[in-house]
Amino acid sequence: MTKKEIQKLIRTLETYCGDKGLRYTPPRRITLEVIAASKRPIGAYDVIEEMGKVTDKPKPTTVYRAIEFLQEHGFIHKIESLSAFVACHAGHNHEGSQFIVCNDCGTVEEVHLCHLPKDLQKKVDNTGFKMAHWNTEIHGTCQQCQA
Amino acid sequence: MTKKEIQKLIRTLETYCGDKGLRYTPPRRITLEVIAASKRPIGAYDVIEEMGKVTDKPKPTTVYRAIEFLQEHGFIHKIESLSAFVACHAGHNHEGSQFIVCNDCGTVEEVHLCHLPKDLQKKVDNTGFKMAHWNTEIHGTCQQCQA
DNA sequence: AATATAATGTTATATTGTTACATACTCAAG
DNA sequence: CTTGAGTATGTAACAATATAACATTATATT
Repeated sequence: MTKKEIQKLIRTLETYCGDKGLRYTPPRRITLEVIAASKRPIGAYDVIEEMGKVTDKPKPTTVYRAIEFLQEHGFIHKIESLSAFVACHAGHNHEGSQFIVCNDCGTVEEVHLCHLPKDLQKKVDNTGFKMAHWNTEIHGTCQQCQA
Repeated sequence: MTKKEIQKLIRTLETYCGDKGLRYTPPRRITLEVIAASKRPIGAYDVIEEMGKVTDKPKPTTVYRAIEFLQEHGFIHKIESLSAFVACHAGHNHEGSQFIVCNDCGTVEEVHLCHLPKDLQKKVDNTGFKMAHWNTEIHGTCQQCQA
């Protein structure tokens, strides 16, 4: 994300917290800034390192709590297969996430379909399952890395 | 899986290794047995514990190597969001996996679509991405646990 | 037997994530 | 203005997951 986009995202967080009666605090703000500024998915301990450059180096707990908060409220997503985090690019809360991950360079593209593909939806419906959220991660080699 | 199904799966592994010039070894066999026998996804360290009941308790490396082998050859899958493993239920190698995971009881159902849903396929094609594999994990509450 | 390859054994360590309990901040009711 | 409830952070210890590095053993082929 560009610096401008990050600033906008941070303002969105501030507004969101105000509206919901949640607190807009330094750990939450800085964690989001760091994740949004990263070109690739960033691990929690790398967030700690980055945060250490602008404040006292935080304890894991601090960052994990901020991450949990930001995830719950849709500002970031976890790429499970990498144990790493990216800023949400969709601009609104959604129950499904989809990522295309290059195994070579590690870059990730968020796809963002609004609905679970219907073959899967059918299966979910048939079994009486009540879906909370879903995630798809597609691995392979991006165009650049094939050259 | 039932004991019979496990036995059959183990024979499949043995045959597969024979055909491919790979080795059918105790760590590989026992790791697959343990994972297949588990009602739910089982973590690597629980595999170590279980394996310890039938042989000398193995080191993590031993089990992680067996897991890697079994994954590469399609006998097991990792549920990334749980850091845990399940036996493949599809009976053949496939590039995509889909799981429906109950957040309450932890049971997992493997869906097994043969193809990436077309909205995603389209996106992949458009970006010139060369897909290696893909994985979908659907979380929520199963019918039983809703009662 | 000599060699190459595949696989395991062993030790140590790196990485990721959580628990438990104390302290501080914010807001609203008395 | 203060007390109480709820929200959030600070701190220390630790648990869970995963990998690296190097030695040894097994298997098949020549």
